[in-house]
Amino acid sequence: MSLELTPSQALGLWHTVALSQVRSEAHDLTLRQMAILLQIYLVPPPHTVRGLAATLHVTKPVITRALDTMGALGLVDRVRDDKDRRNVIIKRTVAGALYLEKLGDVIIAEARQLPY
Amino acid sequence: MSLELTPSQALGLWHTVALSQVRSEAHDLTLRQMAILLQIYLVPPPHTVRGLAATLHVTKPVITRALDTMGALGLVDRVRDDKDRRNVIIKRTVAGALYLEKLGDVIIAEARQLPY
DNA sequence: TCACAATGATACGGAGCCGAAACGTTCACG
DNA sequence: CGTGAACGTTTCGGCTCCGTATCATTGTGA
Repeated sequence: MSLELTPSQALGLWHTVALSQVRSEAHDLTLRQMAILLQIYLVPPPHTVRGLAATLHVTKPVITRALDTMGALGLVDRVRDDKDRRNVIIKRTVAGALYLEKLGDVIIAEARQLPY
Repeated sequence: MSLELTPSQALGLWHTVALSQVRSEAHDLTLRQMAILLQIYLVPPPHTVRGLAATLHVTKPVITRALDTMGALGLVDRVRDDKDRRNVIIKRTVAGALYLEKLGDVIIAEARQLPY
């Protein structure tokens, strides 16, 4: 059962959610940071810097810096892989899960209010 | 007829669209710029700097700078109001309409591919 | 007319992100 | 062993954005 959207619904949803995010005055994440965060939480682990860089088609420093920023916000965590100590495994956090849960709530609420 | 989304659908949609945007274009608009653009194209005119600033809960320079950036990209246009020459009326452009049309297509396509 | 309000643009210092390149650590393998 | 590859990080200069304060222009009302 797929989700069928009209052009008006699609852009209207993007509009209201973007507006809500901008107005919330909370620390808004970059589109890249958001993509990384969603990738970490919606795709089965393990997640590595290199893997995320390949998935997003960006360079590794982009991932490192995004993890620095989101790590400082408590949204993600980094742990060395003991089996191969060159790797860094990106871990989920309670704060990160809560952040995305709230984002989902906003999207659902805005979708429900769409005229048609 | 409102749009009912499950949490999985909501975040999944955001995930795939954000991923698509990050992968495709270097033309990353800020969340604020995106909100301004959608406001201009989805809400009946006229649009002014002051009005947009009030709607988004941001300061006027934020709007001015965003219009500078998006104006350079051809996504919006600015025209002095002849009735009150203090005002600037923000105009839509063909390129801007096309940009949002493509964004809508991406959202619709990603929504259709959602597993459930 | 003339002081004042309103509108949008600009100046300034600060902060964050960018890509490319170089770096330190760790592993694989001859 | 030791040489090279893989991984993540850091550095560098440059660019964009931010918020506050201030500016020039235009309208308003006593």
